[in-house]
Formats: sequence, structure tokens, C-alpha cells
Amino acid sequence: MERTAHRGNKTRQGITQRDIARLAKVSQSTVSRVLTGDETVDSETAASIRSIMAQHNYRPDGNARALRSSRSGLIGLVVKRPQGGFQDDPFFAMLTSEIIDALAGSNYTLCLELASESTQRSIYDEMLRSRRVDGLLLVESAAQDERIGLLQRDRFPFVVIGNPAGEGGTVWSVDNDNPAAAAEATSHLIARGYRRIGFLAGPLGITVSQDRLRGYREAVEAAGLSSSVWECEFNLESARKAATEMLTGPDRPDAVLALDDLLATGVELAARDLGLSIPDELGLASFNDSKRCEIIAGGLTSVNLNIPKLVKAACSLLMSLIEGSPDQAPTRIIVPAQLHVRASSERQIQAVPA
Amino acid sequence: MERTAHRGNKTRQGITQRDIARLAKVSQSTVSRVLTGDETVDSETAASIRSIMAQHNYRPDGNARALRSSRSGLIGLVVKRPQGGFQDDPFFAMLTSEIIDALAGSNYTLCLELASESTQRSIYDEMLRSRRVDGLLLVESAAQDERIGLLQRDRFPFVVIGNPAGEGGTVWSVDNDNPAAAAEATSHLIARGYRRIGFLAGPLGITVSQDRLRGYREAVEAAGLSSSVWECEFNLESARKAATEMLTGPDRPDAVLALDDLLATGVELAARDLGLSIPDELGLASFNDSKRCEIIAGGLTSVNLNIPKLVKAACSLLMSLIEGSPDQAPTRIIVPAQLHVRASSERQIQAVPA
DNA sequence: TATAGTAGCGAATACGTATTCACAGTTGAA
DNA sequence: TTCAACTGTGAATACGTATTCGCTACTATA
Repeated sequence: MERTAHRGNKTRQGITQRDIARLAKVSQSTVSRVLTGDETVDSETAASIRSIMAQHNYRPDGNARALRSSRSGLIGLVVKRPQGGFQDDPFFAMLTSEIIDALAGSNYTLCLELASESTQRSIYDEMLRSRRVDGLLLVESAAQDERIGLLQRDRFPFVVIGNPAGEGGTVWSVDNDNPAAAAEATSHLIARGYRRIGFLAGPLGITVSQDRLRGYREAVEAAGLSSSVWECEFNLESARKAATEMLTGPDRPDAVLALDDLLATGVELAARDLGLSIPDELGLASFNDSKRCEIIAGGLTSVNLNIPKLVKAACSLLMSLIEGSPDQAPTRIIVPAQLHVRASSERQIQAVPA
Repeated sequence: MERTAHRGNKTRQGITQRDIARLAKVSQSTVSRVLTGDETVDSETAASIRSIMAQHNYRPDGNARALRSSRSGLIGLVVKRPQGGFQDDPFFAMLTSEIIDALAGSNYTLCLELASESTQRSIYDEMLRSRRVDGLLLVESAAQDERIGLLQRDRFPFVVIGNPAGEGGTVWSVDNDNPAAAAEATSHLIARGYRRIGFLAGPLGITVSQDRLRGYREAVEAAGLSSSVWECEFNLESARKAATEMLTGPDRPDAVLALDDLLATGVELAARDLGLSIPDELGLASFNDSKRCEIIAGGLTSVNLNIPKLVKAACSLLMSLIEGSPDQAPTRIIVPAQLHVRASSERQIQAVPA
């Protein structure tokens, strides 16, 4: 005589394949076949089953599916979170957003993990070794990363976005040609008549710093100029401080190439503090071409990294790794970047005779 | 005679409870008991099992676990993505980051979903009805949301961050007291001697716009001043355009309260274009107290929403909903916000006799 | 007409875990 | 001494799906 409805909690049970089968007067396996798109089901039977499914609003249980087929349909995104949290840098949001778009048509869903030192280990255990995710996107720029070794040992599908320095050709990765892009940006500044070009890098232990620094150096040396490099942390205060030192020291640069729009913002602040006008007294360029480039320094020249394309490449690569390991040697995919010139580097050209 | 090793793909098999049991010379169920923290296992047996687990680097299969216990340990985050993608607004990144921190000690992991119009439906089906997530955090400000009805119908655990307008007392939610905060910010501007205070809102269909507008109106009217409201989209260009109209129209405001740091940035740009100095000729205040407040307009007065606390409250609420539905009436939790005064509203006080 | 081939389908099983049930052995109180 | 309670355990089962294995009919070929 007991009512069962008031349990409230367990009531949320959901309908299963067996229920559908009962209603359609077929076996559960036939229902399953319809779901997996098996061709050997009579089209009329299939239609009837489908209609009953729709009618009862049936949805397969993702966990059962994952257990049986050992494929979860989840992709993990691992980003190293800068200490001090995310600054205004929209890189992370752009990335996430693009990944979701890239995955939209597929059978995969994004699952997020921000790594700080403390959660780092948990990612690997909780998500990966528990088979919760089918593959990993690693946003990587640290020169050393012990996780990569672990992933390789387990033959776990993963793609690095960025430059996994030590792992040269042993890892699938997608990146821009940062040295070339940095060289182009530097050459652009030189072509605009700037002569003492400084480089404001992030932490030098990070490969993206190293790569862009290299391109900068090459371009500067090729032009017979000398280089001057400053290092700072990935936050505004640090960038502003470094830029201030840079611009008040001896042999002050007349142009700065910053690693990042965030750091470039710091340079602009420093310049404003010092009363230096951009672009006349100081040229400025950087990387990312984020929205803020339209407002910083009256328009900030910046390298567009083509994040949508970068992400699409990474995702489709990862999916193919997950689905049928091509057993091909790992490749590094390079997505072209493009310099987006704006006012911050548009000084009147100062006669540079051919 | 066939080698089995070269399959390469299926090799990634992983060790199971049964394997552990065999090694420990106990039954699989005892191993399971150790894992679930069942007290009835002999401590010596348990120790031995644990040691074997550690030795063989065992990890329980998350999918099997989820299937059996109908609890996945995943929490979904649903954010409505503004069209045009994320601008420089760091709100999303702050949120995500804080959620991960809040979940760090718990047994839950974050799983992300950005909703655009097209993926909206898929969230509900793929993640929720497939039982992939145990609960949902909904970042909500639309006045109407059909998803909430669906969630309620299925008695699915979810918590709204923000104000789910129509759903008054029928939904668990966590929010700031936006009317009060807006009133405080407005009163602050008035106390600093500003007299014609404009409000730059986002889209008015959004509850956060409505709530802050209300507080602004109350404060302005209480001071015997008149209100003037402008609406714009959630992007810099739109804000700048609206602010320009605002500041060039008749009866130009001498202070602006913006809905958001992003919109406030647009106001600053417009002011700069028009040669209006902040704070002397134009007072400015907004909401979010993001990092950029330290650099906009020489320091932007902004309401700190206390996102860490907001998020912690939402997460622990959600977890308790998931674990044992308290069958208590839904509650709206209000986290106090605090006005962070900076230079942008710090005009010399112009004699306002008591 | 006999046989090979094939389409369609149900029974059974596997995936790895959590949980229920029963049972043996021990303890403790009557 | 007897029986009840308790402790620690293994066998069995369930979770919902995908998949393998045969079996039945039916068609095509000879």
C-alpha cells in the first residue's frame, strides 16, 4: 500500500533500452542496434523503434555507453593557470570558446581542467587514468613538463597546443611559427624607421618566450641593429615595472615588441606615465591580436595567431588520434600567423634610403 | 602463436579490481569495500589490499563507477556566450578558475559548456539526460529561460548564479544584492558631488541590467535628481558608441555608472575621444572590480562582487543538493558586494551642504 | 529441388564496479 | 551450554549498454 512517489530522489530514473524494447516488442539488442546505426535492422522495425524512443523521450545512458565501449566522448582541456589567477588576458576564454565550436559537430564534449601546482596531479589521476576522458588538449609552453612523459608511457591520445620544447618530434603538436612571426613583427618596426627595438618577454623558461625572442634576435641582427631584452611575469604590474625600467634606462628603445597584448598594455601604461607618445616617440607591437588591440595605444599592432584555425587543427588531430591511431610519426602542425598593423607602429616613415 | 602485443590500440587496458583481488587473494567485493571506505573490512586485509593497489598503480574506472552508482562526479557549468565571442571581459575566466578551486577538495570535477543558440539544446541532452553530470551551475541573467523549466520537471539538481527572474522563489540561486550595490555606487557618486548621473546598461532584457538599473534609479530619485539611462550591447564598440552619444547629447551627465568594467572601458574611450578628463569632468564607476580597474581611467571605481565567495556558495549548495536533496524550499543566497573606490570617482568634493 | 548465401533478430555475455545476501566463525550474555 | 549478535568475507547480482554468436527464414543459384 505504500506510495513510492515520495521518495523524490530515486524517482529520477529514466527510461532504458529494455523499456523501449518491451514497448516495441523487440529485444533490447535490436534497440541497441538502431542506436548504433547498425544497417542490419529492418527499416520498418527501426522506424517503429525510433518513434517509440521519441515518444518516450529516451536518451541512452552515457556512463553505460562509456563503460561498454570504453569511450567517453569527453575531451579534457588542460591549461596551466598563471599564479595570481587570470589577468585580463582573454586568451583562455578565446581558446575555450573556439574549442567548443570546433567540437560542436562531433561526438565529443569539452571537459575542463585548469592546472595549478596543487591540482596538477589530480588531473592526471581523476580524469585520465579513470578513463573519464578520451584524449587531452594540452596548452603548453613550459620548457619541461613531466606530464608528457606519463602520457606517452600510457599511449594516451593527446595534442599539445604550443611548443613542447624538449619533446621535439616525439609528440603531436599544433603551433604558430613564432620565430617567423616575431621576425616579421620586428622587421615591420624596423621598416617603419624604428632603430632601437626592445623585446619585453614573459618568463624566459617558457617556450613561447624563447621562440619569439629568437625571431626577434634574428631580425634585429639581420638589420645590423642590437638587441635588448627584458623579462617580466605574466601580469600587468610586472610588465609595467619592467617597461618603466626599460624606458628610463640608458639607450632607451624607440620601439618595443611585447610578448603578448597583456604585456603590451603594461608598456603603454609605462609610456603614458613617462609622457611618451605612441607611435611617435615609441613604437609598439605585440602578439595575440585580442579585442583590446583596438583600444590600446589608439590601436595596437599585433600578430594574429589565428586561434580558430589553431584550435580546429588541434581538435581534428586529436579526434583522429583517438579514433584510429594512425600509427604515423608525430607531427608538428604549423598554423600561419598574420601581422595586423595598427596605429601603434605607424610612425611616419623616417627616410630609410633603399 | 599470434603475438598480441602489436595491436597497439587495445593494449591500453588498465588493471581492474578483479586483478587486485587475485593478487591479494581476496574477492573482488572486498577490494571494492576497501575503495568505498567500508568499515567492515579487517584493517590488516585492507592495508594489504591498499598496498597492492599502490604497487600496481591501480585506479578505479570512473565510468563503471558512474554506471553502478549513478553518480558521475562531474558538474556542468553552463554559460551563455555573448554573440561575437568573449570580449576582453575576464568574468568568465574568473568564474571558471574559482569554480575549480571551490571544487578542488571535493569529489567533483568541472565540465564545461558554453551555450550559444545552436549548442543550447545539446547541453541538455548530451550532458544532462545522458546522466553525464550530476548537477549544473547555470550562469544566468536572461529574464526568460526555458531550460529552467526542463530542469525542474526532471528534478535535476542545479544552482543559478545570478538572478533567474521569472522563477522567483522556486529555484536555488546565488547572487549579489545588485540593486543595493548599484544604489551604493550611485550614492557614492552623488556624495562626491556629481549631479547628473547617467547609467549605461547592457541589454535591458537581462536581469542584471534590470536589477542594477533599479538600484540606480532609487538612489538618484532619493537624492532628488533625475535619471538618464542608455542601453548598449555587451561589447566595447557598442559601449563606446552609446557613451559618445550620451556625452555629446543635451544635458550631458557629469558621471556615469556602467553596468560592467567592459562597458566602463567604452565610456573611458569615449571620454578620451571627447577630451573629457576623468574624474574632474566626468565621474565613472562600474561593476566587477576586475584587474583592469587598476589601469582604466587611472583607477576605476568598481563594485567588487566577491566572486570567490559567490562561487563557493554556489558549489557547496549544489553539492548538497546532489548528495541529499534537503527537500527544503529553494533559497536565494545573497553574497555581499563591496564598492572599491578608486580615482575615477575621486573628484574634490564640491561643497554639498548637509 | 537442393543448397548456399543473407538479412534480421534474440539470447547471452562482457564492461568494472557497488551492493545485497548468506554464511562461517567468533564473541558475549543468559 | 545455547542462542543471539556481530564481524569479516565471498558469491551473486545489478547497473545499461554494445557486441558476438547462432538461429530462423527467405532469396538466389545450380
